[in-house]
Amino acid sequence: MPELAEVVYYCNQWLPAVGRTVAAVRLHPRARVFRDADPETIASALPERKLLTADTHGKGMRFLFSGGLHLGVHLGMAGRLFTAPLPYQPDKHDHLVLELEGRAAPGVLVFSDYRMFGRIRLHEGAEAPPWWRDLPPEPQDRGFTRARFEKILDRRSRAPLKAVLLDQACFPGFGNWMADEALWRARLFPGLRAAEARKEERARLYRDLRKVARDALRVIAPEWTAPPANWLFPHRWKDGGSCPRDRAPLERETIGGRTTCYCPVCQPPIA
DNA sequence: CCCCATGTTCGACA
DNA sequence: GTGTCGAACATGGG
Repeated sequence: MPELAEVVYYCNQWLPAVGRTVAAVRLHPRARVFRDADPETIASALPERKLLTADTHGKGMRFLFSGGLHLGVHLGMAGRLFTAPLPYQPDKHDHLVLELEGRAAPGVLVFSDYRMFGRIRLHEGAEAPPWWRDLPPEPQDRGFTRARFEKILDRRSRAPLKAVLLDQACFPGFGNWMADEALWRARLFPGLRAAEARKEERARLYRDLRKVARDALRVIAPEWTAPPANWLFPHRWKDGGSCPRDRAPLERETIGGRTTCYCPVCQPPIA
C-alpha cells in the first residue's frame, strides 16, 4: 500500500511521540517483520530511550532514539503506523507496540502489518546505519537533476519505463500507482523501452514524475485527502474506469512485473 | 476453489 | 553485466 507520500503520512502518525521516552516494548518475537533484526535486542534496547527524530526516505523510515539507537521501519505492502491511548490491547497483527512513559497522549506507538512484507531493523552507533547512509536523491528533491534522470534512462535502456520507475535505487518512493500516474501524465506507454523515448518524451516524464511526487506529498502526506478526479489514481482499479483526460476506457496489463493501468488513446502502445 | 492486491528479493534463464 | 519471469513471502477480500 504505502508509497512515498503514504510513508510520510504514517511517519507523521508517530511524530507526536518525539520527545517522549519508551517505557516498555511489546512484540511478537517470531513475526516475519523481524527477519532482519533481533527481536530480543529490540525489546531490551528501546526502553528508557527518548525518541529524538523521525524521518523518511523513499519507502523507508528511520526513528532516531537517544544513545544513537536507530529503528528502521519499512511498511511493505500492508504495514501502517498509528498511535493509541493506554491501556492498549494489541490486535493480532500488531507486531511492535511501544508504550510511552507518562500519561500524556499518545500512550502507545503501534506498527501493524497483517501481510508481514514489512520490515523492522535496529542499529546502534554514533554513525547512521548502513541502510540510512548514502541515500540517492528523492525525485522531488532539488538534487534529482535532469542529468541524473538521463543517466538512469541510458543505463536502463532496454527496460520498459514502468520497470525503471519502480527501481528504488533510482526513484526512491515510487510504487505502482505513482509510476502509472507519471507515465499517464507524460502520455507515455508504460512498456516503452527507455532507449526508445525521444528527447521531448524524456523531458515530459522528468517533469511529470517530479510533479507526481510533489502532488502526492501535498495531497496525501498531511491528511491523506482523496486524490482529485483529474488524476489517474481514482480510476485505475475500477473495472470500467475511464481516462479522466479523454474518457477512453482504461486498460490493465502486466508490465515490468506489475499490473499497469494506462489509457490506450493518450498513451498508445507501440505496435 | 479461484484470482487479485500501492512491495521486495531471489533464483533460473536468455 | 542486463533484463525478464515466476515464485516466494502472508493474509484478506471479492
